[in-house]
Amino acid sequence: LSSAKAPKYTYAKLDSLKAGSVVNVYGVVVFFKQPFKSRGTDFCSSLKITDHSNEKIGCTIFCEKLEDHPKIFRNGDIVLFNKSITLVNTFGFSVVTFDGVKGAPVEPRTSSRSFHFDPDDQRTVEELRSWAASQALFASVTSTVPLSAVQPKAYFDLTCQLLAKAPVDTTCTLLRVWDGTRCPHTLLKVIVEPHVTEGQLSFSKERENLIADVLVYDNHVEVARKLKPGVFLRIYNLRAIAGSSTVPGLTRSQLQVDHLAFHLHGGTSYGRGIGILPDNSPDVQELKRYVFNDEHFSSVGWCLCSERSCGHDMQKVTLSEVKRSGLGRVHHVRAQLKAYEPHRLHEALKLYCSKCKSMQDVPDDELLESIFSEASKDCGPCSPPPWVLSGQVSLPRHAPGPSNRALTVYLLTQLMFEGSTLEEMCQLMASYQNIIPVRASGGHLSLFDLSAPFLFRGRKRYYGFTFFFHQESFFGVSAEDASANQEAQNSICQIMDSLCPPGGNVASWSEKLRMCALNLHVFFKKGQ
DNA sequence: TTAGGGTTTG
Repeated sequence: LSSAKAPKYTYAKLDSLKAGSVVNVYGVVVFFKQPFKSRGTDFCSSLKITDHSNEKIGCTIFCEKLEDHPKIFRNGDIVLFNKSITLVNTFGFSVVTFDGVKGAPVEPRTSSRSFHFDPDDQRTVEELRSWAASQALFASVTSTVPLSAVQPKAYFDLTCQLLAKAPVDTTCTLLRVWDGTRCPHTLLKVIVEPHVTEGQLSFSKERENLIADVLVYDNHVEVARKLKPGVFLRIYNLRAIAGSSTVPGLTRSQLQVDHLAFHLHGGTSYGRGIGILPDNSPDVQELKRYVFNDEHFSSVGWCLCSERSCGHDMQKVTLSEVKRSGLGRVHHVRAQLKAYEPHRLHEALKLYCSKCKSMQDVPDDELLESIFSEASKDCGPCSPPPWVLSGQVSLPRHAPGPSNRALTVYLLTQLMFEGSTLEEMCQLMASYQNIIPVRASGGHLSLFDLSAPFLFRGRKRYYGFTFFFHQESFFGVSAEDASANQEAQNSICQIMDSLCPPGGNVASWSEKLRMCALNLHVFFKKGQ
């Protein structure tokens, strides 16, 4: 970020550019293409920007590394260029992009390690946002549409998660995606060989109804090749077409007449392309609310394994053969489950502190009981902070423990109880929606340490630690071939990693956990 | 060097 010595850039208005000059500019993006491979050594980004002068200027950016290209996700984003020569980049080029939505945080998206950004720039971004909001800049371009609102024959941008992919032929790849919404039209299903599929092979009927099969062609095949299942994407200028006669590969054509197919045509015209959305982007956060909501997870996620069918005409193989054959294939094995750990699924979860990197078991009720009992012995006089209301509440008559026991209660936006035991806490849950357990410590109110829940809400308990799926803890399956055990473990771990690429931030662990849980389930099914 | 929006295959 800017230091005291940072140079003060001046930015040229777009209607004042002189041919051959080197300038810094900023502008609102009115058109863009995802970076594509040029015939030379670099990737090429193409965009058009405008500013208060209303002049629209095309920009061409050549950079070898994808991460150095402007991170543009939608029209309206605001870019700020340094050292561009008549808007073709040159040595010393850098770019910072901002969300163009009025009121959104002004968070720079850049690959530069150091960049200059001061209150003037912040003001510029905010002025551009207000100005752009008052203009009809993007009336004619495609927009992001959820699957639930897709119109046949229309071109649109789709924000989605990749679940699986498979090559169809040399010029076409199938991407199986979803956004958690249900398309009102029947979706065409492209049939591909299971052994070429990367990602999950089959899904429950419920989830299958939410999955769109997207066929991407030509130059997009290369981009698709690098995508990992689990990644969040925006596919630009996708086309929905009804009818199956035009779909390559194997389709159940007889049965799928007039079903909706999705095509990403070759070329980069109209900004056609595939963009990877970072996990922290607001669009991904929004999508996750659909994709990972509990209802889907319980009704769609967990049942997928039980619905997975096994063709018994497949030849049975030993686990050592599975071990040799690598990932992504379907096998038919019969193995005996000799032992497994942990015996209860929740023991595969650990509490993980991202700061100190410590990991510990999720406490069972017995342990929690002792933590709370210990704290309840020590509830001496305590001066609450002035901003909480305090009082006393009597326990229900049938509550355990000494009769006529009253607990001190503090009222915030939640209820905070001091000195209750775990059992009492559970009793109180019947009457109160949210409870934060607190204890007296040195005459002051304090929270428990992170090994106890900081919030009880209904039957849920919230921990300050992140739940972490402890991969090492759950294997122990033995079978015909002892060495296959280790390999099976590695395979499952690799599947997990492919679902959630390494380097994900802490927030992504909850997804990872869910994904892992699914795989764990599949694994035990296989074991049986 | 490369591309230089655009008139959309399957």
